[in-house]
Amino acid sequence: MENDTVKSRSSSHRAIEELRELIFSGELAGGSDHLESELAVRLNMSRTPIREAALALEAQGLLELRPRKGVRILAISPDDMREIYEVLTALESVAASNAAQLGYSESDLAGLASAIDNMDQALEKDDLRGWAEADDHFHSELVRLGGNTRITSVVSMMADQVRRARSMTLFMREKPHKSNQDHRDVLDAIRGGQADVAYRIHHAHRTQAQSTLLDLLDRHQLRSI
Amino acid sequence: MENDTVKSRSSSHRAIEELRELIFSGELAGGSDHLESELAVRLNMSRTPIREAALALEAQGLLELRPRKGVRILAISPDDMREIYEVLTALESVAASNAAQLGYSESDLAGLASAIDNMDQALEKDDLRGWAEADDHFHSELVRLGGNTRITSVVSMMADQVRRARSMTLFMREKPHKSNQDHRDVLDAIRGGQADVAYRIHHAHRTQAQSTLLDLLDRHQLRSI
DNA sequence: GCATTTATTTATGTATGCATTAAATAATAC
DNA sequence: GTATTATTTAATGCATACATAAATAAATGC
Repeated sequence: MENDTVKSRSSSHRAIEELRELIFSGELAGGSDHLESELAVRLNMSRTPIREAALALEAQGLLELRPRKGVRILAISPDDMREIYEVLTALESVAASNAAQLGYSESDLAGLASAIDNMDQALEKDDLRGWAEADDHFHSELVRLGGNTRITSVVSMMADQVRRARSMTLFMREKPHKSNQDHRDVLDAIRGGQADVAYRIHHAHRTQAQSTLLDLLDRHQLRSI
Repeated sequence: MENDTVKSRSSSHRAIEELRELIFSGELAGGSDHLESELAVRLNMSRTPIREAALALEAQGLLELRPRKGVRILAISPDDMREIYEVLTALESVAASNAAQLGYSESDLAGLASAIDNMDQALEKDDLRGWAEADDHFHSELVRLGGNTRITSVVSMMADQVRRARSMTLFMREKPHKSNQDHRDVLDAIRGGQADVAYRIHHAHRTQAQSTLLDLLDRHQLRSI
């Protein structure tokens, strides 16, 4: 993709997007410090938009402004993961329950269904990255259908952080067949308007995902990501 | 309070605090627009810290930056309240459950106990503002004891918004005796390490508070705050 | 040689200036 | 009188300059 010639959007937004990319790709590693001026040179803009982006990313919990020390990319510990999963579990389950209560039509639920299909297909092809992407899609679509914009934005923030950890553990765990079945069960509960069933299944699913991830982090001694 | 002479903290932080104050007091009403330059004059600083503060408050959901139109103070609708209470109910209940599991000593729980005492005393004196303050204190202390910093920060953000609505409805409702009893029951459950009881009672409490508030907003035709 | 003070460096926080561009107004055509 | 275009206005987004204060290095006293 070209981006030098095309002056796409505001520098501020570009800074947010590019810094996020650098953080998720690991180029700006968790725990590392970076001066505002260095980042400004790196992204070829002045300190002002860098600063605004840093403030925004700080609010999203991806980094921290430390006066005189630059911005510190936040490392995620297993305990952070526990915290994050706790929030995800609670809020996504509410979203699942709401989605079931809202009586969506089959076409409204097409996004969920196709996400599950994609997960199945990716799994058959041993395409774990593709599976992860489809899984993300299922979760974000589920939350969207829950119809609570606050939940949507909090969850999407936290899901970002999980994504960082999962990229490290994706190839350590066994294939997530169970996950796909859980999702199908949640979808069925939503179809049937069974709010409490959707809640319980999704809650159990997330709780399971949490302990799987925490076990992996523990077993591989990953104390910081 | 004096604040002109003492150059307390960074202008940026001062801007955040003062703008919050102006929003919560209603001086910057929900739905109103304000140019960055006007706010800069008003708070006696340049546009830069105002801008940074506006970005931070935007991330907290209190206002919105609308290019060329200034910052718009976000109005809260009854549906926003529903969303917010849904999040508060889910997360605070998890916090209550966690607090019960963490086996706190009586001295650890002193904050909760004294908050309840203060609520009782305020209610006897018909001091509703004092009651509300003590109630806030109970909730924030409960969440703190839950030991999940993500929950703490999300809840405190949302609680801010509720506070805006409650200041309008505080004197419309009957005296909240039930509330105090609920809190005592939650505290007892935490003392006894009964996580699921703490969860259920607090969940019911918040659900009740939500419908009380939404009823009031509806009955008084408060469509935007 | 160590401690304490002083000087120097440097990153931030804030102010300011300016180009850009959206909005508003005026002007022109029809 | 309406629609379209041109002009002006003005708020933002960004770059830049600078004062402040922290951190480091140098210098002085003992």
